[in-house]
Amino acid sequence: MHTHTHDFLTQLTLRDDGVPIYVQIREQFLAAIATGALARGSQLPTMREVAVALKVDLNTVRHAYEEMERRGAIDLVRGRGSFVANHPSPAPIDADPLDRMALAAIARSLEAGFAPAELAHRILRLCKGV
Amino acid sequence: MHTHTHDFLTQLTLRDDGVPIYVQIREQFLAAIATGALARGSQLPTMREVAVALKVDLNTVRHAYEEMERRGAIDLVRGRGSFVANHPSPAPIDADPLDRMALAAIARSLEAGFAPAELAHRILRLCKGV
DNA sequence: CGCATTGTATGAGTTAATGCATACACACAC
DNA sequence: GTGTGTGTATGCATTAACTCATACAATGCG
Repeated sequence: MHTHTHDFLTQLTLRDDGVPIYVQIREQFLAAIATGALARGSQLPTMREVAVALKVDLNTVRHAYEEMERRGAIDLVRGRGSFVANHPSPAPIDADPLDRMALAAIARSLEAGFAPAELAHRILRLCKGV
Repeated sequence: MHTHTHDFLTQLTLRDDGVPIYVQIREQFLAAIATGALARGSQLPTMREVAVALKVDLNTVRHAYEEMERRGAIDLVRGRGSFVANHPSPAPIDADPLDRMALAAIARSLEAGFAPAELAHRILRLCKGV
């Protein structure tokens, strides 16, 4: 039994904007992993926990987890649980101008004391705000 | 016939990340409207133009346009075209410093010819230590 | 009027997303 | 071994997303 139901679990939310549920779950976890909110090697909340918390189907959560595993972001271990992969960051890219712009934004974000992932989500949210 | 096929048209892009096409189109237009890249009252590219440019169905584009109209962001006029609504700016958001930073990033993105949503995803991807 | 442009609409068909229920397989603790 | 927790898997049903094709309706221009 868990002593401290994942605090991350309580932060998960679902928008009603047409984006598939599994995509929303995937993005939120990837963002948390990127910012270190979910440390490498640490255990993710159980698929069932997420399913219950968000009141969605177990298979929907599994869909999100599977995609994250395919990307190498997490490891799924039958009978034990899901864990953030501890592979050294394998994504050293910045040739693309968009990537450079993204890195600049990340830098500005960190300077100002904000999590880059938060900024990214604001951008997405503002785009959709009419 | 158009003399200057919408430059905005050439900036439209589609990701392959599970987000419905109509949502991606919607987001990119709303962002452009929010930042003023598409001025109030100005004409949007034709549904057919967008459909051809992105190689998607006319009905898919229409889905996106319909949602934008329902939100009051644009006006659809049969036989004439689609136009950015000139209602007083319906998106008065920028109190939060993070929002301001996000809007600045959106503006830079559009200037450079990139979809803000794309930028947001790059940010997430680059942060992601995997 | 005749015609091109543009938004509107419909129907058939395919694929994906989601939910619900029911299991099975593996790990670990007791 | 037993039991519980966890990931894995299947089948069925429903709804949404998307494509393709074909049209209709309104506008505006010559």
